[in-house]
Amino acid sequence: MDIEKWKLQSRKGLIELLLLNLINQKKSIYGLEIIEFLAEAGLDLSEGTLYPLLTRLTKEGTLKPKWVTENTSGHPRKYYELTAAGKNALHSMNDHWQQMIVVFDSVKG
Amino acid sequence: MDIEKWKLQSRKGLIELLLLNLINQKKSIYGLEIIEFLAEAGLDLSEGTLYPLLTRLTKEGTLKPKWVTENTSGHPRKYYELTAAGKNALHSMNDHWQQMIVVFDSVKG
DNA sequence: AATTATACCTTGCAATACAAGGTAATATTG
DNA sequence: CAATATTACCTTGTATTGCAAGGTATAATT
Repeated sequence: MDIEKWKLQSRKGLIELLLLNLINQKKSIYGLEIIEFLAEAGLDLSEGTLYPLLTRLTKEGTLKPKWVTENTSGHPRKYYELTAAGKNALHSMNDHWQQMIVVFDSVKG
Repeated sequence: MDIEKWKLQSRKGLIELLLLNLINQKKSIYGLEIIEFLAEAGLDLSEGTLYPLLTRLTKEGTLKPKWVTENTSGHPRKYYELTAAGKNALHSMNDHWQQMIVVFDSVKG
């Protein structure tokens, strides 16, 4: 059995939950900063995964982006924050996640 | 944002982990019994999800099925057990899962 | 003989993670 | 002052899975 394939699949959806919780914690954060933070936390997230996800969440009204040009950096950065709807969504997702943990405990006997 | 869509996606891969842990706990269990158990634990799993998954895991050498005809039931039942390779795989998966919990805690900070 | 109950299986669609490759703005170097 | 490097964001195509819907099979009951 291919564990790597499973690892890939188990990330689906979960990454979205991790991302929203991170943005909620940081209040405001930009793309590469997210990748750096998660890498240090032990999760390698590629740009090809992150950027389409940020775009989708923005279109869905979960995130609100803001372009910022800073002195410390070259290219402008796109900072993301949760919208009010995004905070509600995150709350529902965390609730659902807690339920999954309960199911998890029951199968672990 | 569509929470239901997220719920669907977040199940990917995770269901495989739950299933293998359940079979490990029960030692031997058949299809509809799995669905019943998980339903009581709060997780609705459809047959269209379960059976293809059991078939794949058998092909991959993770599970070993055994047909059993019992007095108490009409149609014969196909009982599944973990193979030795399956137990190793489950161990790796649970390890990886623990790492994800750690990442999770760091974003909830 | 027909119906019901239990149980397993298959097909086609929708959705996401990611490798690979691309674009853009600014800073640095020869 | 070009050329290169750095930082940052974006797009396309592929592989994989969850599941609704519909199907098949065995045995008991009516």
